[in-house]
Amino acid sequence: MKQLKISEAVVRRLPVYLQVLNELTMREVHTVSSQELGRKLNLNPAQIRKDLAYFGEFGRKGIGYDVDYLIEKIRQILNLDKTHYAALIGAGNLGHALCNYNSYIRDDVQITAVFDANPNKIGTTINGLTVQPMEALSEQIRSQGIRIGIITVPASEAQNVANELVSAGVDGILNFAPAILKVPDEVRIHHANFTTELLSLAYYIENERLERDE
Amino acid sequence: MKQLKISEAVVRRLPVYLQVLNELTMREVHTVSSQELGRKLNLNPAQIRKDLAYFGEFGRKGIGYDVDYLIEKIRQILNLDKTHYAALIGAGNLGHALCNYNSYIRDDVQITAVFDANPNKIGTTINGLTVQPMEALSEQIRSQGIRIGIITVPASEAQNVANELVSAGVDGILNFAPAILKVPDEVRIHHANFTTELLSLAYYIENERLERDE
DNA sequence: TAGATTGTTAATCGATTAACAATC
DNA sequence: TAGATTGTTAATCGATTAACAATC
Repeated sequence: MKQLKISEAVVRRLPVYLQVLNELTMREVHTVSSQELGRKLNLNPAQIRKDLAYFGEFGRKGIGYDVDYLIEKIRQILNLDKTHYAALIGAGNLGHALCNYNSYIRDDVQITAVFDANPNKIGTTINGLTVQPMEALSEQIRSQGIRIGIITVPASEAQNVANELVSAGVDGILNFAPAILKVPDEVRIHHANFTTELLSLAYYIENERLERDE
Repeated sequence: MKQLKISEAVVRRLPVYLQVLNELTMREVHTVSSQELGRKLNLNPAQIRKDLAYFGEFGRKGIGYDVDYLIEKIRQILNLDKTHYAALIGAGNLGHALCNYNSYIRDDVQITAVFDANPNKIGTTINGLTVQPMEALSEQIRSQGIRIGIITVPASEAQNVANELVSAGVDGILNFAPAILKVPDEVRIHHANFTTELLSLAYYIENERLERDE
């Protein structure tokens, strides 16, 4: 498998490919062309071929891609053929939603520990996991080999939680709080901030209407 | 205010600027330079200046930007100086989380109606809003002038819900379900799919470790 | 063989960054 | 005046798309 420097844009599209490919398997579709994928994803077929070709030759000329084989390959590229363990901090509604979703759907990323600062929540159960106090964070992360932290606390707490996760030694953080967090270079941080999506939607709703009215 | 065609990348950064600027006001910081903003956001100062300059001259040479004035201007650009009404479909944990967050924090985008297909949920209250049956969707959207739909149902239902929203006449959809939805060109759809972020995180965690070990 | 579709190179397009005159 | 910082043009960089030989 080739390993040049892969652009972020490519890496972010791979999970989306995976999503569509999984749908295809469920519908017992076994072969797909870049054109077909492009239609489903609103992407240029050449882009899809190029994205995949960074990692190897996965298709067959004249035929297309074998869906199951491609799923396997993309999962390998994303390192999803091993399980990643994650800790979730913040047992609110969003935390609940993620735990539920996670336990039913994903086996490649598993939330195995939940923490909260609120004494009333400690000891309660979410999806089979007992909510633990923040004091237990560091020890649990180390002993369970957890490498991902998921932050679902209010914005005001988020940086503190990130700091604790970093010193406990996680390699990646997925932050849902509406705040830009500072972490050392060697820790990867992704922001899943729906406010951004919601507010940019407001821009387009008005402005596209204007364009049409012209 | 100039109105060329603005790139998506720029529009997506504006809400992030807003976030940081709001933080600054709360800390009673009244002036900020592009350099300072760039440090906070991990962005090139030139890019920030260029982004803002698309819409007008908001800064003062030698001084920087007035925080409150810039907030006001960005809010105008994003059309946040009027309230946008939104309907949320899917009263699960994620729906709860969004309603709560929304009612406390945002007044520019207001969720004013909640729907669910599950009869057990209908009539229950989320944050002061009574959960309504799907049959009421179209009428409510029209009578309340709702233009945004927020989808928090399972992936299998998401396309159907999107179709109903479109025929009820919304202009924009924010989709949280892990599925690519098809909507007509004149409807704007944004995907807030954290699975993408989580899985691409798995890629970087392993691959950056490899890079460091080399 | 004819039709389809990949992998890949070259061309295009767009976005980011550097540089600097203008000016507070 | 000297220092700082904007707005903007030009240069660079990177990502997308078109085109096509290879081949199933």
